[in-house]
Amino acid sequence: MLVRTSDRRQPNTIDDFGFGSASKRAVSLNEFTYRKGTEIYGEKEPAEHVYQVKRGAVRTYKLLNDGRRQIGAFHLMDDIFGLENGVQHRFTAEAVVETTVRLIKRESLQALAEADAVVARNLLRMTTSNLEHAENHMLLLGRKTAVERVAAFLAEMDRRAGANTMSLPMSRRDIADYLGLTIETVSRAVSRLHCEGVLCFLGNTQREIVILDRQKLQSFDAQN
Amino acid sequence: MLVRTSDRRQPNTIDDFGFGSASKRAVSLNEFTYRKGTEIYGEKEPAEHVYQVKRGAVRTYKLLNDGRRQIGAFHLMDDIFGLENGVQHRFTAEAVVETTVRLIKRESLQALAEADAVVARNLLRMTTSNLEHAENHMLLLGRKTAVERVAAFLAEMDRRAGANTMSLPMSRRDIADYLGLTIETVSRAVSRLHCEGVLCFLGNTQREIVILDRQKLQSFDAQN
DNA sequence: CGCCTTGTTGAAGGCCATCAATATAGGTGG
DNA sequence: CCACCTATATTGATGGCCTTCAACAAGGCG
Repeated sequence: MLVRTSDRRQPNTIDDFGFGSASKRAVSLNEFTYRKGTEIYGEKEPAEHVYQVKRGAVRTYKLLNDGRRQIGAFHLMDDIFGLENGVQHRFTAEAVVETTVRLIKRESLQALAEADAVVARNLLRMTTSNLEHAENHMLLLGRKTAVERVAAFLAEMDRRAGANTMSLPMSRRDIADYLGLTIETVSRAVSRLHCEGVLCFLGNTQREIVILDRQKLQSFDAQN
Repeated sequence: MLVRTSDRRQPNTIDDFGFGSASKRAVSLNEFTYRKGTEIYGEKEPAEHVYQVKRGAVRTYKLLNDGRRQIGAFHLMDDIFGLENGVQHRFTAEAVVETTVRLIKRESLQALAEADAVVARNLLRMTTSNLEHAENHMLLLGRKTAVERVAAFLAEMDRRAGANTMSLPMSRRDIADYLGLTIETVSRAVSRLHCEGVLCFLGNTQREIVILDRQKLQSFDAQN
């Protein structure tokens, strides 16, 4: 219930990137690169674009008036985010690490969907996919214990990593705010899973993780 | 963390309604009435219909293997639920009280959306509306205190009731499972709001509630 | 009226948050 | 490349909010 002031909602706009306006476009015309921790768009801002992660990771979150934060989702490579139907964003989006995104104008997408039923169906499918994730996350936040949440999180990341080892781009604070916990509780849960032989770390890092026993990891979650 | 066995997932099918097959249809051909506590559809069941509440109230929820329940939403009059994009339901739906619903065949709706862009857009709008609710609920479940949750719940119900008094169709257990709390904590929070002069009860009932001070109620929540 | 379900209130306990100290990692400049 | 510094992560001690357990009260329905 702590009020966090610094490092929250830093007013980074396009002008804060540190290089000139002309050099802001990366490879392609509709691509853009955000530095670590910078805001991509803010809650309640007009939703002019839809985004796809080309490289890096994005967190989308809501804040309470006293600074409590709930991260709704992490968006990794190829994920689409900022897909609002209304005119304004319902989350704030920030780059977790240096992140390159592809941009699509919302209204052009909407026009395309109006004309093409396939596009419309894909739009609906993506929205439904977001909904499904939110529904599962409600169950996690409302009814799961700390270890279950962390196990579910690691399983989710492991699934999306594909490879045998995963490199988490987000900090413990991000994980905590995603799981509705504190950083200490997350740390303890990870340590517990480490002791139980579920996972180990690569080298001296805490973000490079290898899942040693996926079945055991799953047993720490309480899936239906 | 209690395992609830009875009154959960009771195997009520169409045949358990207590009256004959011929009398099951109510007013119209595509309407159906469910008695209090009966299942409308189960999680993982094929999604053959979309539903609209004509009268009554519906809860949609997920269960963990040990019986912990998370209600994702309550559906009141005119609300549409069971709107899945995939082939199977992601929640179980039950009638909170005696409830009449209108039925629409999913595939016919899908065909309609394929042909008519307006229908497609409405489908997307409704799905987005569900998503928005889920997103707000994640913030509640992840970061709000007990009193804040109950205040937010009462505000939500008050908003949808329209009238000055509201009659909650759901039990304290339902409310608790919606808010990620226990019935005792819900009861205490309501009592607290009662003592603080935010609300009062009508007659000797606990479900007929009058909000006396909406501004004060809002101050107990911690909205952005 | 009596039974059973639902809701309230109190007491005690547990899980997670908070506070605090230390350790480790990552970045910067010498 | 190492020393230094800061941000991040781990671990321990303590506390508080909510849960659990328990008893009682109230309401609903036969």
